[in-house]
Amino acid sequence: MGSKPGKGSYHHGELRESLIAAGLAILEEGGDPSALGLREAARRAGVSAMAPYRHFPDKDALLAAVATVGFERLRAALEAADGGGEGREALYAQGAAYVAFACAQPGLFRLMFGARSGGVRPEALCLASAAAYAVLSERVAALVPAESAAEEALRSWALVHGIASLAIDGMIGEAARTDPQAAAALAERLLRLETLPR
Amino acid sequence: MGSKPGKGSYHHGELRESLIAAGLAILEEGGDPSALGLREAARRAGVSAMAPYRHFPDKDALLAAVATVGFERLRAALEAADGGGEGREALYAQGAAYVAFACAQPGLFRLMFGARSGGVRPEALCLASAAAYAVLSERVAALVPAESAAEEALRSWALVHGIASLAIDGMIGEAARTDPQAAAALAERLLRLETLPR
DNA sequence: ACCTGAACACCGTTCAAGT
DNA sequence: ACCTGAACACCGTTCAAGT
Repeated sequence: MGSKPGKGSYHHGELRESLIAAGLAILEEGGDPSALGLREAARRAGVSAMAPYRHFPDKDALLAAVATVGFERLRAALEAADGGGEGREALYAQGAAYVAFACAQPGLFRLMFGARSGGVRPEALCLASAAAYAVLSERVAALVPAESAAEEALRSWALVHGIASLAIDGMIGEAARTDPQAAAALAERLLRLETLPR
Repeated sequence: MGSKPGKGSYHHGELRESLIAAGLAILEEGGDPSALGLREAARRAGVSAMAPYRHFPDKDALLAAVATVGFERLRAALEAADGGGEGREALYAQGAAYVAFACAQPGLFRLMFGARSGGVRPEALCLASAAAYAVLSERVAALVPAESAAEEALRSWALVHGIASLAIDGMIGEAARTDPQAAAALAERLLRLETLPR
């Protein structure tokens, strides 16, 4: 009711969303983004292997669409962690949430930063990643002098992104790789460290 | 002369090294580590598609062997950058070299941190990555109190790894992605930043 | 001991149809 | 407008041979 009745067997426009949802489900089952394939996504959506080509020009386009959802989720996680709190603690909470997100969804996280559709990142993907970064960079901007805000934000991003990457690749230890809470706690500890003494 | 003569058409033991060299060559042609396949490596080594299975149990094992060479090269690059110099400047030089390495060989860099052979990292790969990390962590240990050395080293590693990862994924800008010198300069700038003022 | 060739089950993609 | 089916060129891997 609401949409045209009498069809039934068609996906009546939902197939695109079904394929993205299937992609997210595939990525949740393991950390390997190469497990997400066009045919497997079509299989899970209950549709023929060629049907996805009616909604995505190629595999990279599906990957980019899934990655875009990933950045929207990351942005939501960062906003929730920030909590509108005040100052430095909000920044630390964002960093912990960033690392916990990667650790909880390593396949999605790897895809988000590896998905370049034919060498070029689609605009929707750029917008979604910029929106996620804005949550972090605005928090940093509220803490430091305006002239160094851009570089401080980039530095904070690089630090949490490095922790997240090393953690999910198992370079820091088994606990940091498999336990989002442990990884988040490590991130908070490293964020609180002072710079090397002069 | 030196090895048994009269063979000629055999690779007489060099095939393993030829395949690793072919793998490195493939990775140098583009940033995508999935371009490195067993059949393509065999093709470049001038050998049948099945020959690699005499030297590697599966594809992951070849990837791990190539990644191991990558970590040996990274260790050499860090040692050369450190230059036995003194103190903080040597650390900054290592960070810049780390990022320049990733930017110059993005395919190899991605493989190094993504290669888990059947879920488990081979021992040679672990040793090679630990040796590279030791160059950085020993430099940090010479700069900070012993009780915080481990965390300070991990923090420095995460920061340069994050810069490197974001740079090769094109998240920082085109210059940082394609120009190793520009990426290295950015890394040095971020390493010199003080922490946020209290 | 080391390599080859045919075969199998996948995959992304193109083309010609189906309703 | 949206989906299907057959076909093509790949890929990793297994098996049975070849020298």
